[in-house]
Amino acid sequence: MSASNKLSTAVKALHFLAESYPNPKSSTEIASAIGYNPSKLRKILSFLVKSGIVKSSRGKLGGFLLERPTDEINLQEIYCSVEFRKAFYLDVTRSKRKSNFNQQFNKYFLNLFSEVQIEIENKMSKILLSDIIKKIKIDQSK
Amino acid sequence: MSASNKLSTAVKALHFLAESYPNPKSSTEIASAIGYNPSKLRKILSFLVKSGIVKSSRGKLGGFLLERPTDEINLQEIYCSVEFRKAFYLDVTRSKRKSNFNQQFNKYFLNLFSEVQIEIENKMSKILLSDIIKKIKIDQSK
DNA sequence: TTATATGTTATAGGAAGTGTAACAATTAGA
DNA sequence: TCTAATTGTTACACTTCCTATAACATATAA
Repeated sequence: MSASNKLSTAVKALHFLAESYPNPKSSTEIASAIGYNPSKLRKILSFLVKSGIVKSSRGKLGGFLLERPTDEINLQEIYCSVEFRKAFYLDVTRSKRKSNFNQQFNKYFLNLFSEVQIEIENKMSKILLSDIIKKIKIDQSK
Repeated sequence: MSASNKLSTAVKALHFLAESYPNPKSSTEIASAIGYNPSKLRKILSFLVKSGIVKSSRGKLGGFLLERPTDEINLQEIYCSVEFRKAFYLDVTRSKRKSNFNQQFNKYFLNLFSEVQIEIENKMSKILLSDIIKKIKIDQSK
């Protein structure tokens, strides 16, 4: 991929927001909690806002807040939100020489990859944020 | 990923070798057929040789040849051969600040990703080179 | 011995990712 | 209305990775 610093950062942030619900938290607070740059984090969080996973409010006392319960947020939509590319993608745009055969081949290959992609999406959409948080808690208590 | 110029190039080359079997083909011939740089192609083919997918012979009249029938070569082993990274990987090595929480989180996250990875590998190992070639022929006859 | 092929290394240029800073837009509260 | 604090966005230098190509050592058939 470029899979994915952004994804794991998003999940870390969401985990933090879930723990501190219903208090809104600023990007600075979240960033220092998960060890990340506030500015980059705001960029990631702005994607989550656009996807309706997180709510944001500006100004004094502003911050970020989960928009939905954790069992209504799955890994697949988090991924799609922060990552432009498909999890399993084929970069065919770069090849310089574009023969007929190459074009046909790439077209077919993209179809092939989309089958794999569907498999990944199915798997990821079954993993809920609540599952992840539960698992982290168990791991921490060990 | 970096998924994957290399993978599609490998499959194109294997497709060409299957078509011209049992005549060995040089990297120059293959490269011009699929529109690729001979030197880079040799690098990719050398991986396929190491994996026992392709045979090579040096010197005059040398070249590359399929080592196995096309229905005994699957997409998964082609991928593993030419691509160092897993298809679905999490790059956790880059994070600078390594708190205890981050380390634990990353460890758990890697497990989560490996579940998805297994799914991908299952799917890919069921796709045979012979299937791909068959599909390309059908597409071309349209 | 020679021509030709693989296998490997090097390198320059470009593309993409990282970390940080800066600033406009917005908003609660004094 | 003014101020402080916050999101949202842009910019930039730095690094890392990828691409395309060239060059050369190694191997081999004739």
